[in-house]
Amino acid sequence: MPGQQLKIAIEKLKGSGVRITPQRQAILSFLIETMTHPTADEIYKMLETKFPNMSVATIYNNLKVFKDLGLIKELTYGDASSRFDANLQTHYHAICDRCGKIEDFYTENLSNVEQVAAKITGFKVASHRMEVYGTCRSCQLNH
Amino acid sequence: MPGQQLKIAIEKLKGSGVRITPQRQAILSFLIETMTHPTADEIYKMLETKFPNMSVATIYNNLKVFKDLGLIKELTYGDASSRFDANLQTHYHAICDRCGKIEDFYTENLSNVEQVAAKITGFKVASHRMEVYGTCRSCQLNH
DNA sequence: CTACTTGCAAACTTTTTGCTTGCGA
DNA sequence: TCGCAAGCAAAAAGTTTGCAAGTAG
Repeated sequence: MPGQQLKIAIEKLKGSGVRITPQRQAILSFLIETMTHPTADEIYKMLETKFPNMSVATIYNNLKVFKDLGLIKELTYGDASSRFDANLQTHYHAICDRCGKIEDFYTENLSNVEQVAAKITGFKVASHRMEVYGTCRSCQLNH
Repeated sequence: MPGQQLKIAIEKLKGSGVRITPQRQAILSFLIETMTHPTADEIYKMLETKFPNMSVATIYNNLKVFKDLGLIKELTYGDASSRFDANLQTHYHAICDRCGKIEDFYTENLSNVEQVAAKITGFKVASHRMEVYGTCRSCQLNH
């Protein structure tokens, strides 16, 4: 229930003394509703009809605020720009070499690798990230 | 034995019709010898005493060549620039939130997650990547 | 009211590109 | 010699910054 998630996120924003501006809410709301891991520029383009005067800097400002509060995660791949993900459930990504699509998938939580890594490296481990790379189904079909 | 790895890599370059220039060899050799996952700029700085006239474009050109031949891997994290890793053994990274250090670690190969991901997503999976994030030992000690 | 945000433009950083000259095989 | 590679500089792309004006609480 994304509506619920938005509500909780907004409470969290308020709780940390951050103002709820229309732009801020729209960016957050868009991130929570979309499944597409958009770039900053994609967010900008999606919202420019609603906020014709909004600047990219506002997008970046807000992404930083959300990230610092743990409301979103930043994903960086080989390509130029970062992508942002408001799905906070533990999940993993499959990335297509061919078309660049990022598909979420859920499997058993690999948090045991955190413990293994901690034991080996001496790190105090807080989180992990895992991705697989390959060719997505539709790119396989299109030869 | 890094000398061996370099030799093999150079054979691979020759085999694909790529020339072995001094700059190319120096960049590759540096990547294989270092443990530090350097950025393009760091490579540039390390080699500028040896090649005062070398341009950054040469670094990028060669990194692209190496990557296309599978001799190195590109790592992208939240920070600005890509890092490059010539360690081709299956291994994982622990990244310190505090100081940014990247520590390699080896554990059981997680390639079974590739199969799981393939089954769930329909991807033809070729590789995977896993990282843990946290605080490294020395940052823990330095409070 | 006032501190936080926005909008804007310029600056900055990283990476890419086009083109000429140079050099490895 | 031939064609790939290096050097150079300019451009592109993404992100950050400084500041004036606006507004949420």
